[in-house]
Amino acid sequence: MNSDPVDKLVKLGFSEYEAKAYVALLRESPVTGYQLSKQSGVPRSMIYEVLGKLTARGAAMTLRKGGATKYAPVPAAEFLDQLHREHEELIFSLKDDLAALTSASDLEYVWNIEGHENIMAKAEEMIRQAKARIYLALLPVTFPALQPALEEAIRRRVRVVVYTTSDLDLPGGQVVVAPVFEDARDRVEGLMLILVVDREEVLIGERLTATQARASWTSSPLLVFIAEHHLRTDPYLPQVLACLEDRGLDLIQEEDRELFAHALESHING
Amino acid sequence: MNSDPVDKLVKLGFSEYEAKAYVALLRESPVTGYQLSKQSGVPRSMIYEVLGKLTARGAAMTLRKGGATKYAPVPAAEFLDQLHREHEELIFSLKDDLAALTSASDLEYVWNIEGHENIMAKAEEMIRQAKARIYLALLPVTFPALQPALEEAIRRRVRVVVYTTSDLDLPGGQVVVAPVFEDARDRVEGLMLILVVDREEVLIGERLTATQARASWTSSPLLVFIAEHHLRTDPYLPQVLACLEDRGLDLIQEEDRELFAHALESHING
DNA sequence: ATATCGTGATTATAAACCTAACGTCTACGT
DNA sequence: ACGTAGACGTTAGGTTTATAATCACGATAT
Repeated sequence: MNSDPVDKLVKLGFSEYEAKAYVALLRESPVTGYQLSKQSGVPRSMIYEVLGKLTARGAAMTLRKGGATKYAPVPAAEFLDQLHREHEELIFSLKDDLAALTSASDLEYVWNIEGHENIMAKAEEMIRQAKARIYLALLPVTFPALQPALEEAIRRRVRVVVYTTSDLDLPGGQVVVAPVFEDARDRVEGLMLILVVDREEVLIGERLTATQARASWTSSPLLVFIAEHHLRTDPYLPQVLACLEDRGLDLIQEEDRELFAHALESHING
Repeated sequence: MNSDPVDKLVKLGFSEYEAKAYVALLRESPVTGYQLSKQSGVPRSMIYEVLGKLTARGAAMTLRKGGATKYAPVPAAEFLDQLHREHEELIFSLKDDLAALTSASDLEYVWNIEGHENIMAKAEEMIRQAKARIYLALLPVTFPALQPALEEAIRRRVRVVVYTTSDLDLPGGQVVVAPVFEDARDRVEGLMLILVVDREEVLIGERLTATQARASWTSSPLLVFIAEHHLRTDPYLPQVLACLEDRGLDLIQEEDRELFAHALESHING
């Protein structure tokens, strides 16, 4: 995550040369174009064009001193603040513009979300919007990414229940630890994630590790109900079957025995 | 300022097609690629690539319904929040990175800043950083851009004095109204701006209207002193000369008479 | 003379953009 | 049954633009 500052500058819209030049300028200034081209690795023939763009953007300043022109960076904090402010303004005005356009899209569908980042972002957003209840099933590795949002939700008095496979630290929330059955683990490739918010929407993520991570989101009432129901009942299954004792086998139809095998087994072993 | 939302999206890093497609998606969804290409003006041959990028970025979602694939946008507010959060993170982590690199640049120079926006941004930044005193000379048209920052400074108990040519509304600040002499107006092309902050730094902007607006910034003590002195004494000049009365003409050397002509005249006329 | 300094011209490459044509389906009217 | 048309998706060509990579030419200065 914490890569070269040059990369980050490129993400902010700089060209690679511009980024290199700016970083080099921060390292040492004031310098002439020639000096900078050496220290930054930007070809001499490009450095003036690049410096021109930097000054035009407000990232650098020029200084004429005895015939020669020297350059210095605008202090990083100052420039970044400026960038940030511009970006904020853009976002805000866009929000207004786009809010006017948006027509209520039909939510009674199942939508697909692609990309690990987008899925986690959606999950975070859902948690952030939660008003009353959150049911969340995930593997412990996925937990840290959502922990801050969950803690914030708890502070808002949202009831949070997390189902996972080993104990997690979530004060104020309820953590239910239950093993994942082998067949489920086999059937689900990669990490999984089930998130039910306010009995209104559900996010089901699969293959979270793979590069082409995929998730489904819906506010379809039935699917939401099913997902929530599954989360809340599944951990009890072994105990319920225990109560049934031997009668359990009679109640369960032949073809479904296999399905319950693991639960029964864990009862026997436990 | 308030242009096409598509332009703003482009500024946020979208391609033009991506922006058009997203806006069109907000207008109506869910739609197939074909429909969207018509409504958005994006060529059919590009629409799927574009939609792919949008979904990869978390701006759109796919829906499979009866063989056909349909698309819908991630709600604007949600997506923009997400973008904003990412941008903030980038900025913050960059600030840390770059702060570590920055070597104190020599400030005893006069630096040049280009571009109207950059100059105004620098002025705003200076005002924002001001701790004790602000002396500012400008024409009334330039005032609104800086007004919020100035008011904020006044709230911080910074002493603010504005020199201009017609009365301005700046409660808590001191506004000195004085005419600009004709020769000064002739000599200065376009708008001008002089800003002295905390007796430490000064910004002198010229040709603010021209496309190649230019400004000088320095913390050189002498220049700062001169600029501040000029601002504070200039408005008194007519009155001072009035006190001198006729002796004024004797005191002033032949070659300088022209320089004071206007002041003397305004004294005579007033 | 050699390191420093500034500029111009040239080419390569990839991304974005644009246009045209080619396919499959399905529906509808004759 | 047949042809047409429109929805739908794909393929292949092309231009333009921004960035990157190189070479080459002049000038100044110690």
